[in-house]
Amino acid sequence: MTGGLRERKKQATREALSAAALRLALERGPENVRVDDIAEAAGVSPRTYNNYFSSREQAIVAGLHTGQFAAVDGPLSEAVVRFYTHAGRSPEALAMITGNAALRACYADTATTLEAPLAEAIAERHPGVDPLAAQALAAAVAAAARVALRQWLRPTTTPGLVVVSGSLPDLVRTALSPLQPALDALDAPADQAS
Amino acid sequence: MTGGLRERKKQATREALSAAALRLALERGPENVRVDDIAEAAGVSPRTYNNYFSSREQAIVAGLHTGQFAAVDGPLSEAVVRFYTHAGRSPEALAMITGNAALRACYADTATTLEAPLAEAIAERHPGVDPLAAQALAAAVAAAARVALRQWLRPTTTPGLVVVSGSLPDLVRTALSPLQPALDALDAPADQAS
DNA sequence: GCAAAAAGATGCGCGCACGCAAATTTGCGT
DNA sequence: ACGCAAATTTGCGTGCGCGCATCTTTTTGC
Repeated sequence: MTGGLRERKKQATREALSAAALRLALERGPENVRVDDIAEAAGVSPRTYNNYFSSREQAIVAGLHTGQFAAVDGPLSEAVVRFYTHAGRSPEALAMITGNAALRACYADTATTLEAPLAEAIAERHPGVDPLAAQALAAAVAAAARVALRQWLRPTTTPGLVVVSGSLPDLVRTALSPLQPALDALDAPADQAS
Repeated sequence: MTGGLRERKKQATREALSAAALRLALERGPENVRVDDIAEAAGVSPRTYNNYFSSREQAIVAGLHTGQFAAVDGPLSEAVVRFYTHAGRSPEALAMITGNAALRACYADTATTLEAPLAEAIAERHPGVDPLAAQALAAAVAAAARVALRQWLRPTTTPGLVVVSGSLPDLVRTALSPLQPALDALDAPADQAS
């Protein structure tokens, strides 16, 4: 089984809250959604809402971040790229996020989701490296991805400048490119000496 | 001149607020300091306090983060290490931060201060690299440093485990070590092809 | 000097996050 | 089927961050 009734019910309310938050935000605009509205739409108390999400933005964004990290094989950098490409996002939701500073920040922060699983993956693949170094490298990759996300979401409000933020995968690849030597060095640990 | 009267006065209140926040936190413990207390101790209105800091933790931590980034010469990684080593921290303040989750998080976040100046430094030294890549690399370095900080501040509440978090410079160096190949590659951009 | 303008400080009000404790629901052994 | 223990929900109260309008102080232009 996937878990007891307890677990499933919990996941259900989480999704209900997230869905309600996203729907309401799309309907009225993010600024016109009160926390109480979300809770009511999901059929729970406002206090319960805060047991699941610690900010309105989190609730809205939660549903869009369906990407799961799976470094089954191949280079890590491509796994990272896949992680973002697979997320399910609707154009309207994307437009909304782009237009709101708080939502942009919150969505960019989802890059942090990488940190833990990536650190674990690195530690597993390369048991020789210092655990702290593995953590740090994972955090570094996540941070780079975060920058790519930020760039991708940047609103094009300055009509004078050329804003050619390409496709997200390309942006992620570009942001990851300077870290490539570091990732490659993992597989060739020959010359690590001082 | 260092600026007009306006500028100096502003800096003065900022420091007054930060100093008051730190002092009160040390006296009563961080949890027993209300924002109003800080404002009163600094001689400004509570609302004004929030014009300078957007959280109690920021105000408390602000005074401890005196490190300035200066990549005048030498390798970037050492400049980063210096950045953290030069910060003025008292043992008592450090103990307080270690013992409080919110303060720990806030202090670890000061690593972000690196991001902007480091990105600029990289862009200046290596005009050839993609601006986004420079940003990403800077963010990556900052993130690694952040991990080192987090490790350094980790409370030793688990008496069973060995917690040998060494000196901060060493931790930063370790965290930065996996990124060293990436930083080295900046100076030798000849063979980038796969 | 002086008046207009710019920048900052302040008061007010709203919505929000969260600790705490009581009430309710669920899991499980008997 | 029953009841107890654990987990979850809920209501309440507190402190907080911040937008907005207003008042005060500093700067600027003449």
